[in-house]
Amino acid sequence: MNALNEDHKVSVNTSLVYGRRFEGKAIPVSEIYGEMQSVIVEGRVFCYERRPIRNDKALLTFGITDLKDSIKVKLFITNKEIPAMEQYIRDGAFLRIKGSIVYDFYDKEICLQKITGIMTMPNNNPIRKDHSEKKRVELHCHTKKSALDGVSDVSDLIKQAYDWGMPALAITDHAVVQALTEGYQYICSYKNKHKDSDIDKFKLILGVEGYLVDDYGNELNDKDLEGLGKDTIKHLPSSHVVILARNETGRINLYKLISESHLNYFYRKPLIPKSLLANYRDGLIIGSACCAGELYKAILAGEDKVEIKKIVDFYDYLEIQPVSNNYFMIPDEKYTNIKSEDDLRSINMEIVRLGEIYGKPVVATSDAHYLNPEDGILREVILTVKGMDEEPAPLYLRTTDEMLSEFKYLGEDKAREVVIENTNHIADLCEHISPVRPDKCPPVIKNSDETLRNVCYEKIHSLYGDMLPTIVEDRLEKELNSIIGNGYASLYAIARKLVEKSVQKGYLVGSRGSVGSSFAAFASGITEVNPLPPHYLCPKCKYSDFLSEDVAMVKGGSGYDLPDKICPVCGTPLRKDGFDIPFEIFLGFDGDKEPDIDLNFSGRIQSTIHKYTEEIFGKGNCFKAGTISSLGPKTAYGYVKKYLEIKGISKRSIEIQRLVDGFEGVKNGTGQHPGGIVILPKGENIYSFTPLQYPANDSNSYFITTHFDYHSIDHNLLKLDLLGHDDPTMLRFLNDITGVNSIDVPFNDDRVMALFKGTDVLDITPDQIGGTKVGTIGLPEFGTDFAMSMILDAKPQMFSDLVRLAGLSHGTDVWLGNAKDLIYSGITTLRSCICCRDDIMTYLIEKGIDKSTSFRIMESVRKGKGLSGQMETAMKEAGIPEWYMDSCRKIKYMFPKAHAAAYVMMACRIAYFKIYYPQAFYAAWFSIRANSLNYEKMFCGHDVLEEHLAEYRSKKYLTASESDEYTALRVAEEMYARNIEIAPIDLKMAHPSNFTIVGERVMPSFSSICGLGEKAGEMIVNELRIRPFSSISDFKKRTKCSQMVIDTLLRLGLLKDLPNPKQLSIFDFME
DNA sequence: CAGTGAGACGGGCAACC
DNA sequence: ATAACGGTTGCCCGTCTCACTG
Repeated sequence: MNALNEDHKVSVNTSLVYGRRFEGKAIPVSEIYGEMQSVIVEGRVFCYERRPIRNDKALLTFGITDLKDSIKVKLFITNKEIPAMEQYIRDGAFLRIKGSIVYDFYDKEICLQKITGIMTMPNNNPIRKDHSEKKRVELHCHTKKSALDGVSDVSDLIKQAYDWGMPALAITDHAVVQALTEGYQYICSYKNKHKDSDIDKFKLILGVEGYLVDDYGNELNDKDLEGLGKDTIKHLPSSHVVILARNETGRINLYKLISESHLNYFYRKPLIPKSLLANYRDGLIIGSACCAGELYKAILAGEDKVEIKKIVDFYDYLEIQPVSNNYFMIPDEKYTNIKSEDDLRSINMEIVRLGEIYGKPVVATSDAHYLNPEDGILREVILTVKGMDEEPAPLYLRTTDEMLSEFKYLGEDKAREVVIENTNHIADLCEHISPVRPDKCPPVIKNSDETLRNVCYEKIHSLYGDMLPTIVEDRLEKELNSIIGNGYASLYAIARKLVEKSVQKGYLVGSRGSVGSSFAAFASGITEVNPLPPHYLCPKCKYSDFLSEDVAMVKGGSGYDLPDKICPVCGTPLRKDGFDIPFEIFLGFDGDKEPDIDLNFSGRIQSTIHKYTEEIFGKGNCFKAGTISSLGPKTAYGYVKKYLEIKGISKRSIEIQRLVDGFEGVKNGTGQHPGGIVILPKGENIYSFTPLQYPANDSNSYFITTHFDYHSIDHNLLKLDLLGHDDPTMLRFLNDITGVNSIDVPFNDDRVMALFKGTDVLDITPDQIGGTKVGTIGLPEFGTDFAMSMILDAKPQMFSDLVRLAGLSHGTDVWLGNAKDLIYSGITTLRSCICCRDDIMTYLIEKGIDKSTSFRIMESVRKGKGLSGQMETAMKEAGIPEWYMDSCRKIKYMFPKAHAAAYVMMACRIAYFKIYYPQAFYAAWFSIRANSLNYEKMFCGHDVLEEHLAEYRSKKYLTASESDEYTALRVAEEMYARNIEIAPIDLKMAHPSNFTIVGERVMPSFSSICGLGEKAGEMIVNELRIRPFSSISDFKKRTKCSQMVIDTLLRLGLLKDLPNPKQLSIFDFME
């Protein structure tokens, strides 16, 4: 449990927190069953929450646990009392509370209320200490990264081992090394926080518990080893083996073995052929592992001396473990030699004897799967849910004393030798090694400095003429110097190539994140966002205006809001552009910010783009960033519920919550990043950075992923975020269907702006669309209830207002309880509140705060870190109003302006089609954006649709899929309101997944029919191309549609042209 | 003829930008 | 009725169906 090791300062002398002092004995939480008057409960606080209620009061709720059970406590206090209370009542604190156990009608459960007194108390958890003068070293320890097996955080394990005074700890997860990076980071950050500690002396030993297969015994010839051999190996029985890295060579060999086992020898588990281990054992130490290890199994099986010697010879040390680890064998008839604890002891004694004979050190290990005995319940929950019914072994991390007493039967000296001396000896053989490299290794693209310069100037001259306006040239020079000087030219070069590729394929690329703050990115074609101040520009004679009064009017806004003008020189209508975004948002003032180029590609070509990176950098140099997925709160809740059901017990919800929280971070699989491609520079060895694997160990996956999640190696290798997005797909679809190139769509169309002011422009009234008062349903980022309510509140008038809204609508505590209130109370306006990161920096600089401090404040606020004391001082000195600082403190996350601008550009293009090409817009939305389609509910008439909408509107709570369907129903409702007709699906005309336009009507796709998926739709189309369907059974046979789908099609009358089942021809029976 | 395995499909969930 | 960030990829699992198998 994470909080267990948190330091908390509770004074040993109990102090009164609330009410009157009291004395008496506390009742164990697990003995609370029903209502009770005046009881005392004590234990650790968790799940602390404060909720404001009426009349300047607050409700405090939290759980109290004695680690066996928990009860919820409810306390009503005045707002004035909050600070005093929260000094003591917080997660991890230990409290004694007197009150009554009362049934709570709100929670429908008993909880501790009518509190008469709360006192602090010392930690009463059973604290285990290590009293031994010389400490042992644990050489076999699992963490949460042993999938669905280990349940403790690597940090907690390290902290405990360190606190006990142990000099080292080996982390040996099942087949993976994913906990090592977090463990190492923990040690580093602890040292940073506690400079006087000697945690840097603590040795994290990099290890793994692998699955070994003995491929020596197999008569494999050379050919087998190449091809067939791999399959043979996969079917050999596997044994556990512990592998520790002694030094840097060992670390790389370890990563190589992890990779090989995942990539080439995966069969249910990642296997390590013994021959491979032998080849790469340089720098490694090999231990014999647990009862599933080769040695233990051979002894159990009564193998002869020769065989046993052969096995022992292979290992560097032999392991024995507490007999309680292996109790499961005693009742199991499979283990004929094991009838008692003594039998288990004699196996350990035999291993000790073998060690003596063959001169191998024998070490005692816990095979820890969690930190403390009480954490075992978490593992028990998982194993029970997974179908294991035997009593799970007590696999907690043992102290030296506990281990010595476990092995007393070996004699005191021998026990000391295996528990203390030998474990320390093995640990001493291992050097201090970092699991990751320290250095930054960006890829290099030849001549990218020069190319970037040339490309930028070429484009800029073509736009702004041979004689560049000073502002343009200065900005570009400043940026190029910073970009090239800081070594990021190749990053631009890569991005430029990828965008070029996408555009070649006919898909616009959405820029994402702060890259649109860079004029060089605009100039090199990476982004469409022009970060220069708003300006006019003549496309013909290159006249430009950065200075006129009109231009000054929209300073800080958007060039698209400038009034239309004609070129005073040549009479051509002027182009308008510019968002006024500082470059420093992207790269910082000293180029010290780690820049990140994120791009949005159409989902249709995302994988093409990913593969294209391989063309640029070479196969073997590009990997998908791997992800590690863990039990989330919902899955964990399901596990606990199922466990309680199997065991036939019931627990109060707060105790369930406590267990659920304990599962946070328990690994249950791996996957791939949504778009991150990690680049390995030429000439580098990937295994010096990370092992490799397939995502979710699926060897059919095109891409190999990093074994570490990207976060662990983001200080080493460049990651390109090449994400998927629907906007480029939508625009391509709209382009194809209407012939209007989305590049040519104007950004200052009054009718588009009118969508944000009401529904009139759509020729409908709000009551036709369920009361929605704006026309933005179906527009990206502006179509949710939250976004639409914000539009109504903020009343945007022009393009730049939309950019501000896009900033406000993303993030928590940015609008509600923040900007909205400030605008309503007249303290600020939409145009002067904090809408995006840039606002903060620009404003602070304007107020006289130095650039670097302004930048730091912006970064702190946008990451949700609030304001440090120093920042507050600087802001106060500069006369920043309190409301502004308060607003900064609340913000949890905030868009950069460039991102908001890019998204609004996309949304406005799509909105243009919504106004002028409604059929195309709805067809596109349903084809690309709808997450849920239901032909029967949505496209069988307005009345049917309204019936279903009414049902959803009356529902209290919608599941995710219901909510998706509701969204789609509302888009359909608007489509009906605009008098757009639906064409019933015609087998001969419909498309598998695209809605099509037939005359003036929209024809849904096959996929809009429930149960009729992508494959079935393709089958229908393909089969029809061959020949028409002769009957319903012919249709069924050739399209492989399920009976359910056939029934639906019949019910909808979509197969009415085919002979029905009762009129089958004789030929149907002959087939 | 029951059992099994594989594929399609949709929903739930987690990770991430 | 409330409060509300929006939108993407990808993995797992249950269900349905069908073909194959012993």
